[in-house]
Amino acid sequence: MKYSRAFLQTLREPPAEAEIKSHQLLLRAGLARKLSAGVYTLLPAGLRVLHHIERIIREEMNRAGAIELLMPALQPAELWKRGPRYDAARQVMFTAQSATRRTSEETVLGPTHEEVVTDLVASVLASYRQLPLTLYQIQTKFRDEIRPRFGLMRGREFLMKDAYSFDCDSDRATASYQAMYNAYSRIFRRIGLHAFAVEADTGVMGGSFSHEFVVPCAVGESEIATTDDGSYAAAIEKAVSLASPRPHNPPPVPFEKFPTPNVTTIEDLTIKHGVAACCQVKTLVYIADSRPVLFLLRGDHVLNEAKVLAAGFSQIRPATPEEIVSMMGCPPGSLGALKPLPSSITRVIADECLRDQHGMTTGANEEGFHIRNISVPRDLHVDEYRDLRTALDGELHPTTRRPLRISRAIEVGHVFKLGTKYSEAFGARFLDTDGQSKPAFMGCYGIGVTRCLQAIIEQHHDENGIIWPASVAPWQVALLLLDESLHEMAEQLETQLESLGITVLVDDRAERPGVKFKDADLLGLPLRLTLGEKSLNSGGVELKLRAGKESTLVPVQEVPTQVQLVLNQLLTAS
RNA sequence: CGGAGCGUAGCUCAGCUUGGUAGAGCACUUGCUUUGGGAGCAAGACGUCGCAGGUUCAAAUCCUGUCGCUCCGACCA
Repeated sequence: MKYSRAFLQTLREPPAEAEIKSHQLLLRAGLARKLSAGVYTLLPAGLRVLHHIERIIREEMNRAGAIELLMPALQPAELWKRGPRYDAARQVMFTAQSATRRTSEETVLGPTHEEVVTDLVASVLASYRQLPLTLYQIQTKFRDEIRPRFGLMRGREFLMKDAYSFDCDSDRATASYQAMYNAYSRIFRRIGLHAFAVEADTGVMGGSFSHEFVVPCAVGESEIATTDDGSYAAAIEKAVSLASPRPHNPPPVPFEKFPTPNVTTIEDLTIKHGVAACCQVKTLVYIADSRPVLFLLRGDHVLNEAKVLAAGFSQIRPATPEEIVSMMGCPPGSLGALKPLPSSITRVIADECLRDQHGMTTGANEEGFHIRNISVPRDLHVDEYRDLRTALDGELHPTTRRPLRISRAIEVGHVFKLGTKYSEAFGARFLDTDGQSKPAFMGCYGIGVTRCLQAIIEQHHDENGIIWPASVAPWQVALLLLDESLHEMAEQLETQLESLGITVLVDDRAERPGVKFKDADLLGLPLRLTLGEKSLNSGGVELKLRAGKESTLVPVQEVPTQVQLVLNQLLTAS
């Protein structure tokens, strides 16, 4: 491929819209262009990378026994309404309609395909003999993200590899899950991503357990908790930890109301009245499934909404200040779950850390007043104790007793063991060996393909540009032609290399050498050949690794074999 | 959805405070020179200053609205 014909346009300066390095390089190297927020064109060079990632994904999915198909992005809303999570999924749905023909039936652009695939399998599945079955596709997803960001990292239209497994029973579903888990590990390794699995929340997807595959990254959108020895790794939504204990849990004494004018935050109460955050009870008012619920936590702790959802609620949101006043008779800032509770509150759930705590301080349900020496079991209305808190950096993991580090990561893949939630809803049932009709046990598995593309850049770059892993590089070799008089020699080298199955980008532009070197570094092809009078006079063609500093001179006739040798080393090393 | 910031040439940005003929660098075209790490000189082309309304003799500039883009947050009682 000739550079002049490759529709490659590099940018000298990073566009103002790009904040993070991988996004800047994506645009600067001419891999993608933005159409609108979270919507991108993949330019030819970027598409070549994508194709390599897809090829590796297909190889590994096929190796794991999965079968490829292609499902539609246009999906009738009616299908979703029959499923178990229509309301939640609608939060991110785009809808589509004909511009000229009014139809009564709403169409949605598929954010994912559990509904479609389960409906499909339901129409085909009859016997246990058809199982196990794992179907996958690489297909465009549409999600109206609240906030698209960082280029391809979080888009509103993006490419996903999604797979769905169907099994006779839970154990065999676990085996299918494990097969996908292993395939994912191989895929990420092969495309050059240093990814690892963390225990994850099942969220709106439902199901029994799940792992996220993440790559550590300071600008990642997921938070993970890990122990230093790698024995425990979990998404923050799922992470469990031992709270740092209160220094002292005093014996119960009578409580006492005291004035706290203009104090509405944990911090104010600490500063102005000397009440340590860990001795305060924080009272959060939520609307959970349309009903008011209080969540109580220690003042130094943070509510984990995923754990709230895991407690059996399907939709939650913080109450508005107006709602709080009307339900509690008091604005936020002075709330307490004191007995007797306002009749509007239907349920109070307290974090485990508050069990049997005395000498606590909480709001008096009266503006400008708090109450000290609260005994939680004696004075507060608590229906239930649960783990509601978000793990904090430095806390110990409960079983390994190792300190947790909270850090950021990019989620590049996610595997779920689903159970029968969808198969029951869509009637994906089969007759088992015992003649009984049973719902299939499902799993679902996603990889953010376009996100992987950018995550690779995030993990493989230096101050001069991208350093592509050889397995996914848009071309394997950059051949810089520095003297137009050597055009024919470049032509011959290109042909020879291509006949060996090696992809070459020949920089044949009428540019000065400096420009070609800069662009070559920016685009980041793993191998660089420099052909010019200077190198030729000293014995041949200069060969340099993008990742290295040194270059070697290779006699012209040895170039193809040398390149092949070095490329094979690169490919097997990764 | 809340907060903040930004919309001026293909890209990066200045000009706006204090209203008065639309600017620079890079990129692009042509010519000459240059030719191993983003060249020099000369000539040229490229703009409804996001959009709409208002104020004014006069608006990129002031006011209002709107759209778009980016970042932060979306739990701290």
